[in-house]
Amino acid sequence: MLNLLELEQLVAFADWGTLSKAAEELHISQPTITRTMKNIETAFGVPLFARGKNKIELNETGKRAVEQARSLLAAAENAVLQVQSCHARLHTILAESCAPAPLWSLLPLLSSAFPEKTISSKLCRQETIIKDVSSDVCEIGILLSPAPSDELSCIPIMQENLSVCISRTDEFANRKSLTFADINGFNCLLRSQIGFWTELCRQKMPASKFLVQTEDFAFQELVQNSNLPCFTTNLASGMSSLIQNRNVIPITDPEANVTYYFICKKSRKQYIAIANQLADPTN
Amino acid sequence: MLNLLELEQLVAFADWGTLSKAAEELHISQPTITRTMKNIETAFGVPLFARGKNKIELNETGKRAVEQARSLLAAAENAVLQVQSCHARLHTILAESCAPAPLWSLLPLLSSAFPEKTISSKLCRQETIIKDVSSDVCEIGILLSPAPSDELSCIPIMQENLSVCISRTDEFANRKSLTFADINGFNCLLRSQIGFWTELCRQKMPASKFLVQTEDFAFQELVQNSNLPCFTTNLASGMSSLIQNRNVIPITDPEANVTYYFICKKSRKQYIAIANQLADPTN
DNA sequence: TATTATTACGTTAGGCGTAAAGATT
DNA sequence: AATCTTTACGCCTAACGTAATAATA
Repeated sequence: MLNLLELEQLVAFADWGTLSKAAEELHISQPTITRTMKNIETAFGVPLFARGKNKIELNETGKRAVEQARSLLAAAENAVLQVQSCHARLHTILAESCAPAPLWSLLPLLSSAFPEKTISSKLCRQETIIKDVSSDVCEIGILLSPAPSDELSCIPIMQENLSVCISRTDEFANRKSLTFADINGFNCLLRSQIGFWTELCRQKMPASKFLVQTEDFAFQELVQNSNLPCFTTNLASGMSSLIQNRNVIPITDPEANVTYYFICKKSRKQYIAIANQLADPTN
Repeated sequence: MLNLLELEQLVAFADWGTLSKAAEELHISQPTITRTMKNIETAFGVPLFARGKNKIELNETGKRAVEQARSLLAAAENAVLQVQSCHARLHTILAESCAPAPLWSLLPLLSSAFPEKTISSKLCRQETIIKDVSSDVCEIGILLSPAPSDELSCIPIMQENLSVCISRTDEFANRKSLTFADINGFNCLLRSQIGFWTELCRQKMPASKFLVQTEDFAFQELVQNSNLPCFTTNLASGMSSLIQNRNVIPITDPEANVTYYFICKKSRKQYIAIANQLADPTN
């Protein structure tokens, strides 16, 4: 019977041209590879080599055998990956969200409810999330609007309200509320990895430029050492210490005050329980 | 790395349900198969089994692994067949003919010209022959009319003229020639394996019935012990002793007097030389 | 008690590398 | 002389089977 380890040597011979070179590359001795070629020949049952006294090369059939060997090795490698990804899928819960805030409470809940599983999450566009939950690419999705499918459960879990943090010296500092239109044109600090908020700000404030900070440290430094407006929400924690010289002013646009919807396949009762905990944290 | 022999054991376990049964079927000991399952698990790098104290079964991932193993084993088997058929193709010359007579002289010529190769032949319909020569399924074809392709060489090699062998007591016994129409309605003896002739007779003599003999012995017995007409041609040998009480009368229909055309890929010069020998046997 | 998986252990076959030979450039 | 394949040979691993263990139905 064919042996993948031996086929690897055959392919190496085809790639390197001589048995010696192939043996060297594979860190095995020349006699070993000689023997292996014979084994392969008997495994295939037909001659694969044209042998001279001190040279050996592939004949036509041999070249065909090398092709087959290559595809067989590729198939084997792929098989391992398939099985490994199958295992991973069975032992991880993947949640895709359109914004980070819902994940802050969702992920700890999942971790304690399913301690044997790996919890992983990803920020995605809403269409992607619906597609992935429907096709079992991920188990849980967080959207901004109810899911339009009847094979999915959909539960409103929390609201997030955007505010702008404006320097006390600013002209708008004492307003009770603002709109995107009011602050359109102001250049603002922004974190990266905030999901749909990035896109929303760019849409609603087309005249503004955004200084997107990937590093958390850089963002914090800029908040403390500049007068550039930044944003916070009712769900954000750890901002209060940063904004002692700023006023927090709610943004009243409806798009800035969102409800998050938890979606998952209706069959996944375990996750629906989690969603209900999120919706009513007193439970 | 994966090992096909081990995967075979995995599949056997999946098929037979228990390690003991699988071991028995494979004629190996239980400890061996236990070890093999562990090897496979480490080769895939993920758990494949749910183990109880004295039971073991495939988990979800394991079932997936079995699927992969099956297709890998099938691929390996197929690879061997591919290579073997490649070898066969390189060491046999296949000639497809619409009638047996041209093969009687062609095959011996091929055998002596290519003693290292296996010569094999087949009777086929003309369309099949053209397709097969064009697609390298066979090397040589024998047709009744020139090949309509310009990548093929086409050489007229011989003619065959059909005659009917009629009992001396028959009403037509003294005719110098006959047509299919004349003998239409007579029930005739026919050999099998005579290529296009069978179909031609049925077309031209729709009112006749044909007693097709697969066995050579049966055909000869019937020729000698019946008055049923049979056929011969200028290329047939070994008929003369059989038909001492019959007259041989040529059939004049154009379809009964055919020219055979030798075809092969233009690139196959070796075979063209053979065709020329057939066309002019004095060479 | 019969069946099944696993562990322990001793034996052996086979696979590998070293060394040497044969052949070619 | 250098390079390459093949053969010969000895070592040693690792694979197998037997026997024993543990657990279950």
